[in-house]
Amino acid sequence: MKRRNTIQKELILNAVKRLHSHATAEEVYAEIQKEYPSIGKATVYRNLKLLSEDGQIKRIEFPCESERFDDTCSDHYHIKCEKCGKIFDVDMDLVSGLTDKIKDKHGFTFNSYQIVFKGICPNCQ
Amino acid sequence: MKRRNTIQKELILNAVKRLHSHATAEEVYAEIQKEYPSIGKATVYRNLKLLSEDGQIKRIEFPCESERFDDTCSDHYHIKCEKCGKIFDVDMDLVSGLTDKIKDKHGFTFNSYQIVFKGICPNCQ
DNA sequence: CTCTTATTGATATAGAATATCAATAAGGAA
DNA sequence: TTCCTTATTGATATTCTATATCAATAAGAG
Repeated sequence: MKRRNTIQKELILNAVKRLHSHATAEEVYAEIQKEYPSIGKATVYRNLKLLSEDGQIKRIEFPCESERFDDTCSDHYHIKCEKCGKIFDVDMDLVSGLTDKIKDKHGFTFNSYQIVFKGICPNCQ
Repeated sequence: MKRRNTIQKELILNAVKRLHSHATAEEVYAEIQKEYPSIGKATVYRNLKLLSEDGQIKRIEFPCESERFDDTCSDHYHIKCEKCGKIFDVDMDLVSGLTDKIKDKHGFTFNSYQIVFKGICPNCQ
């Protein structure tokens, strides 16, 4: 199944970049509707999935949250403000060696891990 | 709003303990229906929430997953098998000092963090 | 330009969790 | 024990996110 370039895919990628960070599918949909009202919601969901599979955007899965999509594809942590609900990037080195620590103790093959921080952001304090 | 003890709440707490770990609300509901078929789904969801608020069980939030409820209330990490989807406890010391590391760099007040590991469990390899 | 088929978009569907609300029952007071 | 207030229950409806369906459209290779 060869990928095809479409106007819709282009618009969606641009919208994720323009919204810059952590946009939900619904937010991306609303953003695109301004300039291209005929776009379908399913198309947005579909392409966000495809784009993240192709590594053009990063899918961020938060517990008890809608999926979010980030134009920054490099690994970094996130923190969620428990008051306003917004997601922020965390400026911090990645914790290394975490998976090594537990590799031996279990028969598991470790692939990845994710850290989610919670707190109160400056604006909400 | 004073809490009342009900048969349903008792059954739900017992079911979480019997299922031992990481049961979803639907699983708890199915389990209780065996002995108490008249219980309502909303009652299960409601009480799982109440019980976790009261600290009698622990609510585990996984990305892109239903909520799960654990009878082990102490802090520990979890790993999800990407093949069978099951959740396992991780036998590993808690990572300390994580929030301290980033406290200074941001105006944030850090409250908590959660680490979710992903891998392939022994059975699925 | 033609043809194959990936993609679109309207709609339906699935699934988790909460909201609504009359009926029930817990448990404090008499 | 009995009465009364009101928290709780359970059936149902609703919300919300995300995916599935499918005829119509359009990308892009030949």
